[in-house]
Amino acid sequence: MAFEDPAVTVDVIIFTIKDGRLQLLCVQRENEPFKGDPALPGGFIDINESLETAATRILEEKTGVTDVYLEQLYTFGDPDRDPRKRVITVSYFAIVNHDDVTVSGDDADWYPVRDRPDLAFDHDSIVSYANQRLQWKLEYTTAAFSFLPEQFTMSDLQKVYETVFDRSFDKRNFRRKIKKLDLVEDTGTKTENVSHRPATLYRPNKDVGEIVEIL
Amino acid sequence: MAFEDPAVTVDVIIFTIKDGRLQLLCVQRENEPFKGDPALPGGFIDINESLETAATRILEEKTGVTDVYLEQLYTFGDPDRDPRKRVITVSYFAIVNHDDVTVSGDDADWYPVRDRPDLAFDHDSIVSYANQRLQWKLEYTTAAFSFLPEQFTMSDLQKVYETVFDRSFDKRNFRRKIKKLDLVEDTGTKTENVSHRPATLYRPNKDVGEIVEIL
DNA sequence: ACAAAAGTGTTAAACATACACCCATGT
DNA sequence: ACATGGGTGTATGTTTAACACTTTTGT
Repeated sequence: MAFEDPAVTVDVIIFTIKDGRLQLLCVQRENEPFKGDPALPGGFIDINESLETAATRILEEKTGVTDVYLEQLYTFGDPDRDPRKRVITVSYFAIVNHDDVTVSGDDADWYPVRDRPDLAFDHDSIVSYANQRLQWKLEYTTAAFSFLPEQFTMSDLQKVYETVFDRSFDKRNFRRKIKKLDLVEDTGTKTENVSHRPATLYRPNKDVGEIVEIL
Repeated sequence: MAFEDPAVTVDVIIFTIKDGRLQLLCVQRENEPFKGDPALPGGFIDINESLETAATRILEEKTGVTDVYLEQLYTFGDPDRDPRKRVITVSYFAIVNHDDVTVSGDDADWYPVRDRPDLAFDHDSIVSYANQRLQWKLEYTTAAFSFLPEQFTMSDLQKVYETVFDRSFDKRNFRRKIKKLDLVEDTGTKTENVSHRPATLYRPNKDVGEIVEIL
């Protein structure tokens, strides 16, 4: 029995919707193993920072944003998940609005979640797990707003659901549900300069709790 | 920035129903800090074992059982959660049938979840979190069977829900729901030597998936 | 005969689903 | 005038929630 300490890292799955697709942020690995492959952004935790602080730090380093949806996902710790040494990784997942983000140059880029290339280490299975959790979150909480700017149309919101679940929803039933649950409030403004009927802009209703069964 | 490795432990929240109450297994701390206080069973991970293997090992050490419901709960890593040094703990929660367990002597004992004494370290908040997750699991999966023996009556099953949620359910509606979802099958046997009408014994229906919306 | 838990149906309200047309704007 | 997406209502089936009495056994 060797009770030697393993290394501990934090990896962050950063989801956004870009070009109408669910995408995630990866960095290109600079060294072996998996040199050149895309990998989840991550890093070792500082001995004095909390796990969530580490996740926030990594998120900010790659995207410049801090005040976004972020939650712990799962801790992966198979002895051989890193071929070099024992590394336990505490994963977090984040949802960002693509317009708020400036991807910091160092080989970070967006990859579509469905149809992504192979990722380094066990990051593929981490992403699969994160994607399941993301779907669950949209079903049962108001997390969908995190993909959107402060004001959005009903169609914008519906598109978030359609993108994440990769299926369509009935417009009338969708709107009825959102209004019934009182998830949004009318901002009193409408979209402008659109070559069709202007749409009402909504904002999230702050009085609604985090947990609400939506679908 | 010090990238020194923290210690990593696994703690296990072991739930059972005993004397009609939801209880959890704690061990008494033998050393400072928190000497004498009840604490979650746990231990350092061996450098070669997976996190789940470590959790299974700890579970077996304390209860003698291995083949039970066990899932990762959350990873707690605040820098000051252990006053001595940086310790990150990956928590797991387990559900056991009290009759299958022999609590191994070394100061391990059952404590009621509602109405428990103060626990060592941040274990109180870990237990609160585990209790929320337990309720969620019973609502949305078939985890309730894990509290019960292989055969049980509808009333036994209903009592599990009533104990965990600390409220009562309507007997007719409860039975209709369970039967509708096809969660159980009739074993063809009935309770014996009960001083009232014998009850049908059921077993879990193996064809039912893990995820089912129950309540 | 009594005590104790098992077992069973109906009704009303809420919710989910499927479905098609008119509206307001820019070009 | 046309193209584009915005916006709305109804009917049907399903699910939930509330509610009380009879049955079977042991003592």
